[in-house]
Amino acid sequence: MTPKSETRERILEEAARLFHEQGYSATGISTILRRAGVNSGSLYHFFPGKDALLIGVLERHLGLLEPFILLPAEGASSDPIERVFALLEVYRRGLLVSGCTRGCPVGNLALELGDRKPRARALMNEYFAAWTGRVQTWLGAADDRLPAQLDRESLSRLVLAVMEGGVMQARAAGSIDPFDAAVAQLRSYFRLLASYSRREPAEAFGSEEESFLEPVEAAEPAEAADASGWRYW
Amino acid sequence: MTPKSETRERILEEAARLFHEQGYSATGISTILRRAGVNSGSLYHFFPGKDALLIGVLERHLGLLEPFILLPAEGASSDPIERVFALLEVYRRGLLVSGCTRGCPVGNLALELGDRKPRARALMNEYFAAWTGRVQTWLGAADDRLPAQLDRESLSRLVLAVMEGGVMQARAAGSIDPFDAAVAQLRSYFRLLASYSRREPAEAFGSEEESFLEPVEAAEPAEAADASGWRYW
DNA sequence: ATTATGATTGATTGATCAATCAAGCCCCGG
DNA sequence: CCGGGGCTTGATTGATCAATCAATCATAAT
Repeated sequence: MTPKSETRERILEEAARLFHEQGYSATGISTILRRAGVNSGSLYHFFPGKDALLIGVLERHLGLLEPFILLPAEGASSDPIERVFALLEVYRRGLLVSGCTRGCPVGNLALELGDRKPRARALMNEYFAAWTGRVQTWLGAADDRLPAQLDRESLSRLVLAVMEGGVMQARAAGSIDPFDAAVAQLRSYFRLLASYSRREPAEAFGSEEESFLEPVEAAEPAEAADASGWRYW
Repeated sequence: MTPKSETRERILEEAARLFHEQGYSATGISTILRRAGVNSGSLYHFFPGKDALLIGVLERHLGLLEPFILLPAEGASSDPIERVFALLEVYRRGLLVSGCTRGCPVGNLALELGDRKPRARALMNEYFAAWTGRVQTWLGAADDRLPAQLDRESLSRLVLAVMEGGVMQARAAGSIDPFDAAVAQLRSYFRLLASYSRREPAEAFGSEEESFLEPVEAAEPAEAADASGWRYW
């Protein structure tokens, strides 16, 4: 896992920082070159084009997920559920140190690029899968405090949604408060799950023991009042 | 609220669509002009520059929030909590009809632009505040099924986080599944809140009646193992 | 009919964009 | 000592970018 080239690493580092700060499209190659102290020929020696640079940046994020995100969260506590919240705390830190301007670097790119770069989307999906996969591992280690019939994968997706959605709101608000609010509600949910798992199923909710996590019939939303043929999506 | 100019409206509509599909930076003025069938002079007659166009698009989204998002959700059910999930269903629909490529148009811009356009950020914050504000209204109308001490604003922030975070994951995965998973967990949370509110506080959780929504001491995440001076954020 | 105002036309500007490439440099093997 | 491949240099390309503006058109008020 030794770095392939010092120059290559510096390019990736600066590109990652700029993509994170300004987005992919808004970042010019020339800016990356200036900040990295490199000439254009060197960059194109390592990366055939801007797309390939994006792929490299995403691969770097994937490689840094473990040492910079997951391991710190794991080191913060031996309690598996506290690790989930320590993970959220990592992103909270990132928001605070940047004055609520920088959130999850992969999340930014995910929304900006959509499916216009298939290879990039696959990597971002891989990143999220690794993220939620680890959360699932932790949830599995907290068996005693979670209902047996709870779907861990779904819950891990909720945790990630809370993180990404909380980061987005904090950035829009210029305040950490919406992030904290969402996390506090997630904490409340975990508490309720724990107290539910502690009860005897038979006495907990009468005849609806399992119903609390069954999917619900999707309600059909009414059409927009304006019928002039507008499509919003 | 009559449209100021037909040309202006067409520009805004196409700009909104393109910003949604490709993002702000990746969308060129010339593309907007071509798609709207308008010459550059006309665009610059109504909007001093691309920034002003962005503001116009965001104001348009703010104006469409009520008729195209909130009212349909309200029309789907008279039950206030079902309205919350009908609201999420609106975005689910948007994901499905676009093949999981298009989510919340404001959310996209929020992460792409960050705080580099203060006026735009203020509008996006206003949009989110209107969105969560309406959810709070619904939650207030469901008093009987929610614990009295529950913070409605926090819960509304969670609902928005689930939507935005679910949309992001669905787009990255190219599948609706992560969105549905996060929403299913939110449903489970609401069910647990309802059953909690039905119990006598004294017998519900022993001596920790209110503790389930108190904020928790933030855990200190361990520093990254690599001590070579790297800053991830 | 005259004038004023708002809206539209579309060629054009200079700046910036991603990307190219011939030339040279450095270091190591032979 | 030579040769060659990995890496760097940096001027340069054509394309595209946001933005400009003098001229023209449409409409309505006077």
